[in-house]
Amino acid sequence: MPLRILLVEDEQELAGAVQTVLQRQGHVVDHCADGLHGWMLLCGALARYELAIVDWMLPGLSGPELCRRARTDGLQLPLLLLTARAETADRVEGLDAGADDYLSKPFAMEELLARVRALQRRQPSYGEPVLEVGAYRFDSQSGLLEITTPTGVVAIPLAGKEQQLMTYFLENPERIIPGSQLRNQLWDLHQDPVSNVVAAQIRLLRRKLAAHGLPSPIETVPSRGYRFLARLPGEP
Amino acid sequence: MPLRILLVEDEQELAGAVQTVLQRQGHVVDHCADGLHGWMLLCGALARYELAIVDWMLPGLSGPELCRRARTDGLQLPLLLLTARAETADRVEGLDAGADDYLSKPFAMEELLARVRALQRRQPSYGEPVLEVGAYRFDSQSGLLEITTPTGVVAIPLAGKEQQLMTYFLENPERIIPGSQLRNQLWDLHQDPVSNVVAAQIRLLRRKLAAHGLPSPIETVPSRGYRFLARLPGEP
DNA sequence: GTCGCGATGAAAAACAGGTGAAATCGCCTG
DNA sequence: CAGGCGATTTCACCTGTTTTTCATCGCGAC
Repeated sequence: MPLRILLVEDEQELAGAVQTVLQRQGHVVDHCADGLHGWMLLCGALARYELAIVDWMLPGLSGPELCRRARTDGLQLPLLLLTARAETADRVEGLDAGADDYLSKPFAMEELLARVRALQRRQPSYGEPVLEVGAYRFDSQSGLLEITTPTGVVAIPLAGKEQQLMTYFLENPERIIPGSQLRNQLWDLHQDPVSNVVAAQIRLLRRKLAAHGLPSPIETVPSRGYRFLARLPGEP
Repeated sequence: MPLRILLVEDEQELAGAVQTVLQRQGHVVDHCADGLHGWMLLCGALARYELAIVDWMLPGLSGPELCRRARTDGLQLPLLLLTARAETADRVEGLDAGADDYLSKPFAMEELLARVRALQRRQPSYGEPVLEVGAYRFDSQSGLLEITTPTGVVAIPLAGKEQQLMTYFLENPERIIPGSQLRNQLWDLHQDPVSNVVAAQIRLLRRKLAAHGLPSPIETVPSRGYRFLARLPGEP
């Protein structure tokens, strides 16, 4: 449910408000004020953004131009254009450039959220709210993680970040995932580089499972990352 | 009784007056000045509008065109067209487009209200003024909430917003309803995003029930929303 | 041994939501 | 038109939970 979002908007005040509102919804939001910078973030491998919200008028690279380039580069993510002008011609230009929707300023924050939800719903990947791998089954709707053990099924409610983490693991089982990758995808950039948020959060997740008498499915591969093992020890 | 209304009208002065008058009647009214914007609001999942009042001449998308699109999208709500011209030809065009009624400008506010009431009455859902779920029974006519307890029936008069809130809960029992959804449906947009109106109103409702010695049927599901449980504890 | 990375527990900070009191609003009455 | 009243919203504060930070510890590699 929570998205990895890139916001490209040069009006500081608006940008801050939008970022705050989106984050409050649980999304992870990066912000930059420059079109070119935004384009590089989108293309770069730092994080896989799932939605970009782009202002029309930007220094460096205009919103529509950014959309066009993103499409040329083969990026699939939904693009939402913000425009101060309401002229039809402009809208067409924006949609031609590859934007999926636009919102004319000024707008109510609630409406922005509604558009984001709508775009999210439109995504083909959407509509798969239950992840199931091996003994683990996570329902993002209820936030409940169910683990099938030899003695029965245990259901554990997960907090926000725990949910995101578990989702990422369930989407990438058996794979060694570098800690830096988790951090880039699940936390926004521009934060203390020497923080050990990832380790701390991993620990909370492990501990929560342990509190229910379960072995940890998350294995640490020293200096390479973490690996999620979907099979309980002793199971096929 | 109160409706969720969308007003699409580009004349600022008129729009403000209409919005005020409707709100005074207890309706919750959103306003936008652009046809395309209005269409998206109608279709979007932000709020379930129960009536749209649409000007004929609009930037972005004309009134009749908006009606046509709304119908194409399968929207059922009553549509009221405002038109400056009174020619029969136009009226026909409007009704063809899917409008349910029209009103030619200038008009008296009283007439607008009468039309709104008429459209409301014409709705099939109308005429079901009593909601009953579990131990709770709410008569929207009298605004009385009756609760059947083991020791008898308690009747509590509810204020306006309390009625709307209770109605929404009774229409969606046992379901977790996000606070944002309550806010979008029961309050208009364009309000302070960090306001806690919903929490405050929930509290008033809970307190009013508590004042009569009743347990609260409204449960808070942390970070997910609220849930209305129709059964009193100890009842089947 | 000690270096570095990650684990750990406790403490701190941030946050969501609940609460009562007070301010505000619309409306009604004198 | 002022004053009052109930309904509604705002505000400041409080609480419990989640998330982050910090200081320290353990462990394998060199």
